[in-house]
Amino acid sequence: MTAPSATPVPTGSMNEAGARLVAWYDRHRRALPWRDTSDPYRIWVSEVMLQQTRVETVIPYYHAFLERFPTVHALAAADSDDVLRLWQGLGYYRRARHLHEAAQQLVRQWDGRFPADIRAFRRLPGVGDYTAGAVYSIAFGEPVPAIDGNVARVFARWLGIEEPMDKPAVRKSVEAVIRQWQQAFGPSRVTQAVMELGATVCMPRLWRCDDCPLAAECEARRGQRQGDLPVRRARGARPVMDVLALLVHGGGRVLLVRRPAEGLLADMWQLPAVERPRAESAPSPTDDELLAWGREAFGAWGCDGLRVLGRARHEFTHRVWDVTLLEASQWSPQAVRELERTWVAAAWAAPDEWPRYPLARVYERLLHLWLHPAKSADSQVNRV
DNA sequence: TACCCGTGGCC
DNA sequence: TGGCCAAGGGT
Repeated sequence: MTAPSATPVPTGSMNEAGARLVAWYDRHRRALPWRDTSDPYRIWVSEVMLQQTRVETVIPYYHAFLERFPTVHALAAADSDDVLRLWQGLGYYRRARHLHEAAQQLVRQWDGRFPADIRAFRRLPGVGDYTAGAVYSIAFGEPVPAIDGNVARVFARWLGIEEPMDKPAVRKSVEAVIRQWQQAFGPSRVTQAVMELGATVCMPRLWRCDDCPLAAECEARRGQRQGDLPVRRARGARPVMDVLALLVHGGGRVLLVRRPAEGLLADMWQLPAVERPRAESAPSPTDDELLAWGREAFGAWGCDGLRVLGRARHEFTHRVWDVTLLEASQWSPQAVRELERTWVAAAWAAPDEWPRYPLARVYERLLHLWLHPAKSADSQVNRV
């Protein structure tokens, strides 16, 4: 089935285009760590880390992770906090938990091997259509499509698709081309070639059509519509949350708490904190307002003598945190017990123990600000 | 279906 | 500076 707005490419020139694409790939492919192996486990780990994450960011995490967990069995046997620590800073932490759980399922059900049927692998937590297709086409040479953002962009432009790429009819038309190419030129090579083209030539805000093996038939290039394709839906404004973080310290140790197992930054550690939404277009609260809020919120936890130490703005994809760091000079003995009731867990940790606690980035930066106020003075940390 | 889920880099 | 976005999946 061909998407209504797409211009069909004749079968003959379709295969010529595919031949040019894989020839281009053989010549221009980047040397990446996960291209040195056909081990499905290593390819799987790379695909999960690369979800919504840049190659340069992933590479050091990839090496550290595989050194620590070189096999499915090693990962399955790991402590979940160790897995999360190796993921610290990479974001989307649910990926780590899903990967760990999926490894355990592979060991339980298939003795740590990958099931012969891709549909069984697809059912594992954290494995979607893309990841299943990528692992099984690249590692096992199965002719199954793997459509990621790169692939969607390349085909949206090449075929001039004016509809959202997630529509089933559009998807089917793209998958048909990919399968045809995979039969002719090899599944692994085709999967990686299309992604590589999207990553290095047919990029979102830059397109080097002079270097593109698909330029001859490209609909977007013909109409100079590269920047308009693929069509994307508008994103809503991100809500701003004001966050008050509490620094309680004594004897060189700081009180840390653990976030719930579900939701934002699941299972990660941070300082005790409260948050509230800021009215749209309202100004950032003053120090006096924040102190009043802090006395109200943290007074119940037995904390007093509050002062503002610094502020940090942290932008997620879908929301913004404006975090103010408050230091408490006094707290009652039952403060920790109150906090343990409010949070999953609480612990006193000296700076050399902080690496044991997977910390969300913004709290890493706030703790660094407290530890090294001079060094942080003109960094981004305390600008708001 | 639309929203939730992180981080860092780019223009 | 602010918006956008990068090899998605879950609900």
